Amino acid sequence: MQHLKNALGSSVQLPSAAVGRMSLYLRELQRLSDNGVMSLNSAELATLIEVSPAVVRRDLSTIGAIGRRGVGYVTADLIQSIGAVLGSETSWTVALVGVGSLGTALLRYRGLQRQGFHIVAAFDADPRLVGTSICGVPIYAAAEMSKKIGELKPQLAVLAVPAEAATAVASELADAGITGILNFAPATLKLPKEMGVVNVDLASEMQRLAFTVTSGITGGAVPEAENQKK
Amino acid sequence: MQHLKNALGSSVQLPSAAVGRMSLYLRELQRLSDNGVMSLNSAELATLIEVSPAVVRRDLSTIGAIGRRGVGYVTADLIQSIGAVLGSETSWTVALVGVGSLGTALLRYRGLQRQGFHIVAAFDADPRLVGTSICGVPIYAAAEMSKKIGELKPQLAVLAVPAEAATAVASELADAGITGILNFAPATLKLPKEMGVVNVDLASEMQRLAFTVTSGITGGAVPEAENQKK
DNA sequence: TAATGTGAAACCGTTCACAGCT
DNA sequence: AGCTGTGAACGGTTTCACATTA
Repeated sequence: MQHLKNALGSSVQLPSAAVGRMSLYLRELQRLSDNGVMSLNSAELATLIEVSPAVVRRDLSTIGAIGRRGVGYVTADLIQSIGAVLGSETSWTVALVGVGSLGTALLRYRGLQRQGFHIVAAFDADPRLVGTSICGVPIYAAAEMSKKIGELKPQLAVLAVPAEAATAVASELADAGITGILNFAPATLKLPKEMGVVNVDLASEMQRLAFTVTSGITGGAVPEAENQKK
Repeated sequence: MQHLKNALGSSVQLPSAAVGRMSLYLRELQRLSDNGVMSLNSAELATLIEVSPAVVRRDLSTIGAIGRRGVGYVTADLIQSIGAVLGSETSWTVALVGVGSLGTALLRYRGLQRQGFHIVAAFDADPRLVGTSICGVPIYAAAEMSKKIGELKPQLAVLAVPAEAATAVASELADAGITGILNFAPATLKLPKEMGVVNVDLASEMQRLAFTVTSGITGGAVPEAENQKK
């Protein structure tokens, strides 16, 4: 559960599960918008991300999105509202640490840019990489990290270093003024509690999949028959 | 919430949030084990993954792990029990589709292998890649996918293709007999409901981080003062 | 004595069902 | 006539608190 201010500035709650769904709504809405879809209703949006219409309505009403009864929601308005909540309006600057295979893949991935996340610098300990650049992002020496971060002032960092190095690098990032870390290293970072952390562990996700498959439970969604009056 | 059989074969429930924690317990326990730690208590394990001791006890007791009152848990036993639940004992075979930057990074990543996931084949549409191999994994033509999967019978697949191709490839994987997909494409797969799917969307995770940072809520964990009697 | 294992309560998110708008 | 917005019921997860056991 997390907080956010609504349009009136009063504080409301957004369930953290809902935050995840917001990204999915936004992704689908952007696609629909590109295809010229001007509006849609909760049932249609629900189908696209495989949740129930009630979840969609609850989510959208929580963030103060305004639909029209009897009609549905205006695509552009939703993109606007959800984008505001997720900070897609802010232009985030990001530092990437660890230019291995994964770091390289992230530097090459255009999807981050598209959502407003701009990687402005990369860091690696390998001297052969230092001085080169990938997709326009310069790679600096690990030793220069604090200094460069002080200069460029990126708000966020992506951590793609080996597990052994993760904790130390994370502390350094925190000291350098980074406010949030997307952590791909299979390690639990020990950080000041005001820092934001999101962990993505590939082996864990694979284990989650294995469990899903073994337990035979079909991630199958969409219960609800949506009420039909009388 | 998902099912699992306990040692006695009776069906019990494992909260899906707990599945995620199991991976983390396992990761930390393996590290401790490598360092010669033979046993630990719930409070210690709790600190390592930043949850409360009560959560640890509840989780472990749910999967039937056995601790000793007044002492704690035996590291090796826990690794065994958790591994059994997550399917780490099974040797999973995996197909990877899409050998772009991300696909390559996944082929190079040793962490999957270490947890029992063996990538046995990779597929890509680019003819320049076909016939080559990465870290010992042969790359086949996309057109051969169904045939090769029929031969090698991998249980799981990792999907690292562009969003536009994702749905079609996923259907083909389902038809070819794959039972679960780890999906990195930013698209909602439309699949038969008996198939397992776990989605990892890098842009979404970044948005989640941005939200965490903006909302000012400090992922800060560990409430609980753990009871002190009287 | 020290830490587990676990009913029971508290909490939180989802689902239901329908009143209220357009 | 149709779909949103939302109070209220529900169900699942976490937390509490303590009896239990080595």
